[in-house]
Amino acid sequence: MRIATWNVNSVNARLELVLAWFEAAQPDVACLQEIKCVDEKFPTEAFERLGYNVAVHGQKSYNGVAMLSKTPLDDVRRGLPGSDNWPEGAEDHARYIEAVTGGATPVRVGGIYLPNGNPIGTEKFAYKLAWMDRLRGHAAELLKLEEHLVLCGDYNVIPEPQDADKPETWAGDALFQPETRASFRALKNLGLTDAYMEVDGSPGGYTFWDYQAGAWQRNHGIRIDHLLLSPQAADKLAGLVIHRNERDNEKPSDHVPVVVELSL
DNA sequence: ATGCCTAACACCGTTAGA
Repeated sequence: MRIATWNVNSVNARLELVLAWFEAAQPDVACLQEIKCVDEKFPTEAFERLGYNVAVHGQKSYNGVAMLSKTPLDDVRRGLPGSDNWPEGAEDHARYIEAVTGGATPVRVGGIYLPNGNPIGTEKFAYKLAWMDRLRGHAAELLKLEEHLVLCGDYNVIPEPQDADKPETWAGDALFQPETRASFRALKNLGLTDAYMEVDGSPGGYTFWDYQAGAWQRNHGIRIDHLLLSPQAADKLAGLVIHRNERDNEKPSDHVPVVVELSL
């Protein structure tokens, strides 16, 4: 079973490119981030024509996540727990979607679009860290189920210096702060395996290149799209591919798809 | 040099991304 994650930076701005990738790569399950549309504007029918079941957690203009699967999506959750007692009017961002899928070989998949958090020292950075706390709490609950679990998406975390081409340029960035990295380590230390580190682990496995300053041409990339596996899923890990050629397309997303293969 | 691109929304600029 192939499970993919891809921050598409607007699904409608590059729909043909996204659909072409699905036809070629044929993921069984895929999590999309930054769809940048409300549920009604998501191109559900186009994915259904390719044989996918569709679940969407959209938002106007920004954020928004979706899950696509060749098998039905059950037990769908939209949003993380923890916004119930927020002040009146405070609205949660559309950044998390979860479902059980896979048919006869069920797997629980969470699709994550973790807040960017820049600039540091502002409420945006506090929101990022609070969101990471909520994610860790939810992950701890999910791990108790002892299922095949994949928590994948755009984590907006550079875990280690080797995950950036020029780590010194990220020193003041929310993606590479000590608190950010410590929170990501705490998440993994619940018992989750970083699939890339398990199957490869070499420097240079970047998943994002900025649009600016020729970052792609100079390979000034960072590894921020991650697939974390429960012990049950990690036992079935068979491979991982970063589809970096997608960054070479006309009008590409600034992120590329990452696909994990599980022997399920 | 706190920008360099890109997208959404609405307006001919602002906000956000990372």
